[in-house]
Amino acid sequence: MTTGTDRSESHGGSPTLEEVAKLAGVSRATASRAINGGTKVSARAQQAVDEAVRRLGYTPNPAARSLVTRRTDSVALVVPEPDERVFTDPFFARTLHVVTRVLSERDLQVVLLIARPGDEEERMLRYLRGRHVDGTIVVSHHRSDSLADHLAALGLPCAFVGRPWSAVDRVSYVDTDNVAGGREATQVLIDRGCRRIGTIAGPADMSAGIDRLEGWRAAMIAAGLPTEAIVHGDFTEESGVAACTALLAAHPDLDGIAVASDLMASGALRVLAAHGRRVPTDVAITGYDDLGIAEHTDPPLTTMRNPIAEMAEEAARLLADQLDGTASPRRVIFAPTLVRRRSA
Amino acid sequence: MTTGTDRSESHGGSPTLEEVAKLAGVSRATASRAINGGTKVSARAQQAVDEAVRRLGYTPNPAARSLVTRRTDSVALVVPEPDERVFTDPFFARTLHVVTRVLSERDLQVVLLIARPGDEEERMLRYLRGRHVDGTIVVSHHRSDSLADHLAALGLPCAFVGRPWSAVDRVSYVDTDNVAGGREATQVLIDRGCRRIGTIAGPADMSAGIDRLEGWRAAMIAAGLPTEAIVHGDFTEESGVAACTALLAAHPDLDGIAVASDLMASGALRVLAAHGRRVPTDVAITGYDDLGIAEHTDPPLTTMRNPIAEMAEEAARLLADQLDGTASPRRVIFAPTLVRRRSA
DNA sequence: CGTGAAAGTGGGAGCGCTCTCACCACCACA
DNA sequence: TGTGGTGGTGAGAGCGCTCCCACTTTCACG
Repeated sequence: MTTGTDRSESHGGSPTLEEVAKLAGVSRATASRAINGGTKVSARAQQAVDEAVRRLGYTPNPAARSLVTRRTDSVALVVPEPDERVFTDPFFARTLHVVTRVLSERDLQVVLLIARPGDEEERMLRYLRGRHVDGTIVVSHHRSDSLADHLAALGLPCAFVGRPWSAVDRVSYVDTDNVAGGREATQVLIDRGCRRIGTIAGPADMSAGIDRLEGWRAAMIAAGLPTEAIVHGDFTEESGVAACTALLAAHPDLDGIAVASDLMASGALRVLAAHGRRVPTDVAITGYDDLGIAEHTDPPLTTMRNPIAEMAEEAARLLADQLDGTASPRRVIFAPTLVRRRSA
Repeated sequence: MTTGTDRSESHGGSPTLEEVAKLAGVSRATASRAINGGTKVSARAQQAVDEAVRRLGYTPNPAARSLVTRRTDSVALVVPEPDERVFTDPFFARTLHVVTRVLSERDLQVVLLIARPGDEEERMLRYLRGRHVDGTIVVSHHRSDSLADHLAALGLPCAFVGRPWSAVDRVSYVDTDNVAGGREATQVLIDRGCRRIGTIAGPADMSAGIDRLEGWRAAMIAAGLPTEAIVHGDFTEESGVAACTALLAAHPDLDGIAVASDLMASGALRVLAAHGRRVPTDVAITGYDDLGIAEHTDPPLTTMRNPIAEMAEEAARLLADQLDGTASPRRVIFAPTLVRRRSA
């Protein structure tokens, strides 16, 4: 059965605060204060408690603690995307990494919640509603999941990476100026002399997709160029292949394509190569994101860089600030920067 | 004190079981039974409780529940690897996907715990020690993290994917016969007439790495061939590039390489192409894993396929069985199968 | 010497839930 | 008529923790 260890196992489970207090010769309250780094604990008591904790190998029971504090000290990183995408797009890895780093400094545990839109959404909401976490960071939010509304209704603190679809004034978020970015990327193509410019846009149910397309359109209109050649993808490489194929079929005379993500641009490059179009001589290409792949495509992509790390960091901070104290929802907008390489 | 509001918000928080019970006109105990699908509840009581739950939007407080049940209904998927790797190697995505599916059928929440060996290990152990989860599945376990020992000491139910380094008889695990797989892959090279065969082995601190190397060695010795050309990688593509470069430098006359992972083999193929060696004519290559990349390399890889999904599923089941009931630690070994493509 | 504040402490009341146990009503069977 | 189930129920005792509050001691200051 339970092998009798030195002094801990009194009732089969792990040691309780009560036992620590007894061993340290103080009250439960004092032991609690000492353990939680509370003030008003004499050096002697502190030392006795520390020693008792060490001897017993005590770990506070998180359930008991959060029952009274009403905090769980953990937050969810919610990604309403199929796991294939999450594990493919480097954006998520970077974001998770940064968010975890920032939040663990505040002693918050990050729980990754990946929920394929549709079937797994309900389960995720149930989890959030169950108050398993103190707050959430939502990444890659789509129009269809009314996540922002749900979270706002729940009163669960949250921060979005990318402008939410609803409850815009009730939740915190970070975003980049995707309209400006889309415009700037397109302008690069215009400036180098392209005149028949298409775009492979992002999904029409994500703000980043819509905004970048809007930027493209603005630049095109300002230059007096036609804005017909539009195909939507879903930010994946495969969708870039499909979109580029469709684009070339419908508009064989294109001499430039503004693509809304590097991954899609990489797919587009493969299609162009297969069609024997030289990049950038025959067709110039711009990507978007600059997350690593952009340097390794052939040719390397001229692209817009988003300050992903800074954004994730800021989102984490926005959330953390809401958790301790009652900071009201805020928004922070970052600017993308142009990175010139060889594709345009 | 408690303001008698209409029916929901009585004290600012979410509704409690007490309130549900009152609204349903039953006792707290009956309400609890009804909610937890307990037996011995009359149809009338059940219906009244259901209705009250619906009206109040009641969700049980998980902290209160696990304080008494001593269960958290969640398990950790522990990956002692830097997040770069986790988000790069499709193996993890597949495993996470399957594990989540199987365990969510048993109403268990999966928490992904990625801990870079060394600096983040302690934090992870603290989490596990804190009994935040009922059990763990450990994937990609290295010799240095004495995870198996720690978990066994904690008495935390666990299942390893890949044979653990210690406590082999105290924890459940699934594994494949990597020795046989390594042997079979090497035999393919031998059978096609290769005589100067090297290997790019996996890390020497992972059982899969060691076992596959042992299989290679066994096949080579059985065929009376020399076993000098060995370089270790860490299963990543970059390490494959480095290893292959080193291998070619030391043994320029190689006509076959058994590589311990497809990702590394993909790197090796790039190096060979850069050196102008044709595959398989000049140098034949075998990979290992068959996780998707193998089909898309040039040429496609002849490789050993591990039944990843089945393994993950079995691991999840092994864990689940330990959680309910007291199934003792078991082990399940799967067999890899040869997949012939063009690289050998 | 009185007096107030500050520092340190312990008692005790919960947090919201589950689960044991005693109990009641009802029926079947002897 | 008793006697033993059996389905259904509620009172109440915690689970292990935090935190409020009342208390004691110490010490500086008038």
